[in-house]
Amino acid sequence: MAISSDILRGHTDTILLRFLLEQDSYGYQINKKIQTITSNDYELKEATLYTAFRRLEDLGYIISYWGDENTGARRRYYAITDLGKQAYNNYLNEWEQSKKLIESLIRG
Amino acid sequence: MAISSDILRGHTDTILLRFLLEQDSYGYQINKKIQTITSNDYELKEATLYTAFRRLEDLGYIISYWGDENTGARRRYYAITDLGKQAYNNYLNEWEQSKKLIESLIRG
DNA sequence: AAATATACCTTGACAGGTGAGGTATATAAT
DNA sequence: ATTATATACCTCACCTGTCAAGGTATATTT
Repeated sequence: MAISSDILRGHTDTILLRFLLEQDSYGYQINKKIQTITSNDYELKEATLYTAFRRLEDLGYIISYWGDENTGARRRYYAITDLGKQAYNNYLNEWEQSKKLIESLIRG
Repeated sequence: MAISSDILRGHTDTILLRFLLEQDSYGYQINKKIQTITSNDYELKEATLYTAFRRLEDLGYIISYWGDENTGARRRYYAITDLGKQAYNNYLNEWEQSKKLIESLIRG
């Protein structure tokens, strides 16, 4: 079953930060990982992906730098900041809270 | 902690249908119930509430009728349809799916 | 030469949420 | 009497995240 983007909305930033917590990475790679993990059930649309990176950088949660590939397409790498790590933890807490809230509201 | 509306977005319709599944009701009452259940942690903004009712009615998930109060403010009551009941069950299934999906994506 | 994969980007439109404003009736407080 | 509060509904303009559609560029495979 396809899951509506309205339900996933609000988790994009958390998802991206989670991958950057493991290691610096770039858009295309993160999206591939998402597809692998979800058995191709889910992917971020490119426009969503790149606007999310901009947003996170504007918020100071990540920084970006160009990779030094000497072959193939250029890659813009992202790294999570300390502020980004704090934000990630806050997002996780918020998720735990909202799960309970939603559960309490959608069942009779 | 306040929960971002982006995380709750997508559950509004499910929440409203859940209350109408119990009994016919009207906007103000449902919102009061939400506040009670959540210990005033959460409420639907009026604009959100009433646009959601319109949407649900357009989708054929609910129907509306005016109450016959002979005192106090008028009330527009809503009743869930068979289609609405099906939609509610689909929303619940979708939620179960998306919970797993989100969990798998936000934790390393 | 054409197709595919990698890798990035921007623009315009859309949908749901919301602040701010409005209308109306009834009761409680000053 | 007047004001405040509670009940109960509604609409408009704006904001934000998503996304379809388009574009650019390099490298490999057919």
